[in-house]
Amino acid sequence: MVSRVKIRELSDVTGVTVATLKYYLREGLLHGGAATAVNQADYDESHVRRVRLVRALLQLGRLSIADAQLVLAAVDDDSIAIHDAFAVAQDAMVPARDRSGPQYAAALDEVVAFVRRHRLQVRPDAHVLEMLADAVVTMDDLGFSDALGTPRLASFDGLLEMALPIAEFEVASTRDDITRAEQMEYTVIGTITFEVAYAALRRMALEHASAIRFGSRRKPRRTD
Amino acid sequence: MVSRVKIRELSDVTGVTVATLKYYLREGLLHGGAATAVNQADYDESHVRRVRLVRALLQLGRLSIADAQLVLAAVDDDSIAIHDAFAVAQDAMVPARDRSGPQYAAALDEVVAFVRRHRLQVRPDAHVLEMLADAVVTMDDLGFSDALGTPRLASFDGLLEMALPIAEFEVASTRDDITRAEQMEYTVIGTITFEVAYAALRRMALEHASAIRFGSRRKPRRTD
DNA sequence: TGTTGCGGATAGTAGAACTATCCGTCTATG
DNA sequence: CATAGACGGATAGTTCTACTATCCGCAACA
Repeated sequence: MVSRVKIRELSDVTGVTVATLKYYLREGLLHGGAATAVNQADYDESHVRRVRLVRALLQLGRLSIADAQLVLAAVDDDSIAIHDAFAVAQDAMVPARDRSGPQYAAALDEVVAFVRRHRLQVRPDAHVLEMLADAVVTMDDLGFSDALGTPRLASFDGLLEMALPIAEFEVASTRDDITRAEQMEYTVIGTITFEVAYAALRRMALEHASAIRFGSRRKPRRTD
Repeated sequence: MVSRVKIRELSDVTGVTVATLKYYLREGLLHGGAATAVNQADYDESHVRRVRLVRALLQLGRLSIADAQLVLAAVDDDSIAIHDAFAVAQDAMVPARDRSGPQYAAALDEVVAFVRRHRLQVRPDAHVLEMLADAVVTMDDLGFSDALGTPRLASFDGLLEMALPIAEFEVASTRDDITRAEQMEYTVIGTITFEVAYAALRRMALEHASAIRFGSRRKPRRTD
């Protein structure tokens, strides 16, 4: 059953104002409805789903409109092989910033060496390399360099070893009874939501460890 | 040797424009220099370090100026115990967003149950709970709910078990031969930089797994 | 002694993400 | 079949954030 609704109801269902939906339409983040007259169009579940995806990209993933456009273009373009579309989406999810300076170049070299050492199949121009280099530069700047281990970035060896089987499982669980676009959508959603979830788990673990290490005097038992 | 420099040199060293440094001074993100006359002041390494910390919060951590103020206030306020300051900083690092709606409340309940199940010492009002709930809501919205396991969020059990010893190690490696402010600084930097680094490692692992699963036709061997 | 830079205050700007208004059309209700 | 209210599309305006520029009186240095 295809729900043929007007923009107002799309707004009600998704919780996004009509004005904003129109804005998304203008920006090409959302495909138009099926026109029934010169100024009438019907929206269906595909629109509801897309609006939710857009919101996930913008709010949870904290992407800019421009980057969301890139991701969605890759999702939608059937002429792009799924692995390449995945790459485009991944790249768009790394925020741009100034990366000039020799310090940054050195960090990037270390990251590339790390990737080579682990024989990872990561594109040499993947933005994720810059992302890791950003973190390394900041650690260096602020005196965390010894936390990186010897050789440099060795501290990440174990974490990568943990991440690999999880990633393999995640990728392997990609269903192949769904369309390419759906696969892409799942991949994008998975990347974003799990990233946030993992970061949250890590922070919870940190707070827990901090509570134990530094003692929590919260909720002191009543002396009665 | 204390380097007594004017704002221009602070700008040169940090790569942040004078105008922006003045802005940070106004906003209280950066403490003023030692006044030597009515319109003269000297800056030292403490300023260099603070500027780098601010930039790390804003660019790598993607905090707003307002949230950076909260974090830095917690770092600077010696009257706050280190564990409580850590909590403030952690909370400020979760971006604000609209979290009304029953769907969100349900997700939050599940997160709280998860925390209780694992007997985590996490404040009941910690923002990180909302962060995880955000991810859960988005997963539900977009059909990832079965990826959460049974009981709900069970898929995260293993990850949390991995994260706990790492967090314990990280917290345990806090040096106690440095000042409280320095400890706080390290904690904040560590939270941000490692979070970015872990996310990057995860994405690399994903790209690697994707390359293997979906085959990479990049750089096809020459037939010669 | 004058040019250059400084600190502090105030005002202005660019970009991002919406938000509001208008207008001609359609359509549901009575 | 008249008409009030949505609708789609276009355009202009708003809000917020993170800067950026200008001005001013004073200090330092040549």
